[in-house]
Amino acid sequence: MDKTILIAEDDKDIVALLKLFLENEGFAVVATEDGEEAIEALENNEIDIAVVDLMMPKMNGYEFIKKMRQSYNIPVIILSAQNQDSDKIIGLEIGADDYMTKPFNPLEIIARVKSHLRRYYQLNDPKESGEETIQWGELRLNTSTFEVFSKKEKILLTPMEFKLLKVFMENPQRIYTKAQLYEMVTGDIGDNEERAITVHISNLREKIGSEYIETVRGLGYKLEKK
Amino acid sequence: MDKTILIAEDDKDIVALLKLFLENEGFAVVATEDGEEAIEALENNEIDIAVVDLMMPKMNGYEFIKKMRQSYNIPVIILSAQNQDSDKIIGLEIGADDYMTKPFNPLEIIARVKSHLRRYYQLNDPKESGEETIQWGELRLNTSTFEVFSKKEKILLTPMEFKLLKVFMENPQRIYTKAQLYEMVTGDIGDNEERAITVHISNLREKIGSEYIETVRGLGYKLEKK
DNA sequence: CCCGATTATCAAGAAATCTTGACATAATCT
DNA sequence: AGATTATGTCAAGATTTCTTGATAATCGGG
Repeated sequence: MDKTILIAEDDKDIVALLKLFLENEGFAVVATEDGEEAIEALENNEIDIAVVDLMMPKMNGYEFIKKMRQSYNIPVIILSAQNQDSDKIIGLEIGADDYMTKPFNPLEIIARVKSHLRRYYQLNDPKESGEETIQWGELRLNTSTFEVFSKKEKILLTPMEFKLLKVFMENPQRIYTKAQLYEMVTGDIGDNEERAITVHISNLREKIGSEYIETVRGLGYKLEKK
Repeated sequence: MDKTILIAEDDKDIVALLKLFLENEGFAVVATEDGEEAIEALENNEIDIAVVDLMMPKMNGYEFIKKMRQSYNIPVIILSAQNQDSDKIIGLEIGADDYMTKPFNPLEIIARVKSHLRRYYQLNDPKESGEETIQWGELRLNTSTFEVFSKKEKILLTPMEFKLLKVFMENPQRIYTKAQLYEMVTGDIGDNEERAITVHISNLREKIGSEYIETVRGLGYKLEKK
């Protein structure tokens, strides 16, 4: 990964724990004990992401994030004691990206650190992240955000249109009968609601362009290579 | 994989091609040249899946599938020449599971064979298949079929409820503010439609049980370990 | 080339979903 | 404990989506 993580935490046990796990994952770790130190560390190192305890001497996490945000835009993960009054934890509104309560599972911290780094640096690894996008021609369908793009432009689909397109894009060139499509999309076994499918296909074509969905007369529809 | 594939195809080149690729993937292959041979092969071997050409001497693929279906329920993938009259291809209605036109990409055949075997034998490998299911406690969410199960029972969610639950299950224990949730779920930046979120959360809890979504007063909601 | 059948499109009705408002309930602070 | 604020729940209204019906367009066969 080759990234540097700033830890701001006054509990030395926790720092040791985090350091152990994070370095084991190949991250470089810069550890600081309060907000002032952390700001310094930010200025003197190439920090990629910060893990910050809210309760620290001198400058607490809240103030640190506020100050930090004036110059930096890296992801911040907040650590907080479990029973800390939650109304004091306005970190999320302030510009933190994630939030964990102590005690925490170190493996989970690592997962989240990676997740935020991926998101922030666009190093998306579709295998690991939940983000899965399917591509076909100019079409791009994101199963995580339920968004569909055609040539950079976002296309607004109804749930049924989305599901239909997803079915097609998962098996391009495969022919589906209207009955199959109806069942895959609604879960019900359609008697003669196949008629509805033709309408959805029509509307879908209207939105994504007519060059994708090909009708196979007497059989059904398929997504065809353009 | 350790599965046996029956090929019914009179074109020897295609058989050779399929055999090469499939055996290379560790499948056992039983090759036959017409429908009658194929039926015999079915009776004398432990066949797990069949790849059948529609146009064969003696007994064609159509008849073969019909006859086979009287005794067997294995997945069937149909092969068909590109320009064959499509109205003759009623295989899908008859009980075939997939359909490919020649010429085809051998790799695609393999992918589909695997896919059907997985589906049929429930050997789901989430890493390889597009099927991704997220689990948390007794909850299981399938992003491919848009289904949610709780303890084997299927739960019917509205699109919004589904999206909400998906967000939570992708980052359990992470706290989301109502504004964040609203934005993630609708795409819009909600001004004060945060009120709607509380209703959706309420309905969601009603459906999946109240033990999962925990409210963090002043902050938002999170999915909690039970 | 015309006829029959399948599919496409348009518009309206039906159904489901989302949002809003009102009030009940629960948690936090003084 | 009582007041205050935030959240939960219920029901109705608004919106969106899905289905159905009618008609036009298209494809394939004789």
